[in-house]
Amino acid sequence: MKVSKGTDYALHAMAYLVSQNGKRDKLPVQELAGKLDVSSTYLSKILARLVKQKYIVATSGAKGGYSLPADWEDISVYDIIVAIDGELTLFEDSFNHGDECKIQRLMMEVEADMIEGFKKKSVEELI
Amino acid sequence: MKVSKGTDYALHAMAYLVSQNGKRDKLPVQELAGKLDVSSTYLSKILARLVKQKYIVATSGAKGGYSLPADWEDISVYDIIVAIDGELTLFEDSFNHGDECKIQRLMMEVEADMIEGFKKKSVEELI
DNA sequence: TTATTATAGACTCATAATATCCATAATTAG
DNA sequence: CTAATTATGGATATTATGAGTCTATAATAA
Ligand code: SF4
Ligand code: SF4
Repeated sequence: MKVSKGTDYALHAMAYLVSQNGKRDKLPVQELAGKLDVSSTYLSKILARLVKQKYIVATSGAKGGYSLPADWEDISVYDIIVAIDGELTLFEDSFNHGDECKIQRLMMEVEADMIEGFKKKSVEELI
Repeated sequence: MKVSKGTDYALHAMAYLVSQNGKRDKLPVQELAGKLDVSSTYLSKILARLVKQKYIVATSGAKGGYSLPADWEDISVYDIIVAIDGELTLFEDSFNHGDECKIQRLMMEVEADMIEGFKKKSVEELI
């Protein structure tokens, strides 16, 4: 029951981007990977998913790199987690014996609270 | 970010034990495995862990099987999860850059809420 | 045109969850 | 006592997935 390393990296990368916001315009993956102590090719893969969801902006070419989009303050920790790990669910119901099942409902409740918790956290709070 | 199948089985087994409490005294693993549609040898392994934590009672020999302990009403869903999956943590911090780290604190908060959520759920509520 | 940067796909590797098998111990019925 | 039934423990196999690498390609600035 863990957040994946990929999400871990993504959150840290976001945190760093946020921390540098205003000071620097674009950060190449090399620099980010250096900060996070992870291979740059791997981090590329992770960040590509954030780009696809528009949570960061990528610029190819010399002097390019990653930066935050205009609406970055709206991005939540939940958004990042889902972008990397996919929709988060605590419980995979193999059968679904109907709506009234207590086990299912119980898990859903805790799950919903967790999702709420992550949604309430903006990436702005990461630094 | 999922509860393991093992925990899933354990919760369902507990639910069944609770539902049969009073009516039947001991349920052999064969019967439980049949109900859950899982191999009995595998379920044995799972239940053995619950036995070790005293969340269920095992009786060897003919007419034996699994039953609930005297204090079964105190058992929480959290207890079961931990017994099978181990202590649950959302976040593995590879570095721990100090107490003031926001990322860490944020994850811990959501994690603590989740744990609270599971602790509040008694296995009694499973049926 | 060249250097620099991101993207995409195929691929490998490591690890843990899942599951099976079998031998052994405990208990009861007869 | 013996045979049948039940749980336990260890070894092992299988599978799935996360984690990570490599390489070719596209885009962009200088
Ligand atoms: S008993 Fe409930 S949780 Fe379990 S498989 Fe059926 S519907 Fe799902
Ligand atoms: S930045 Fe915070 S969460 Fe990340 S490794 Fe350091 S202490 Fe842990």
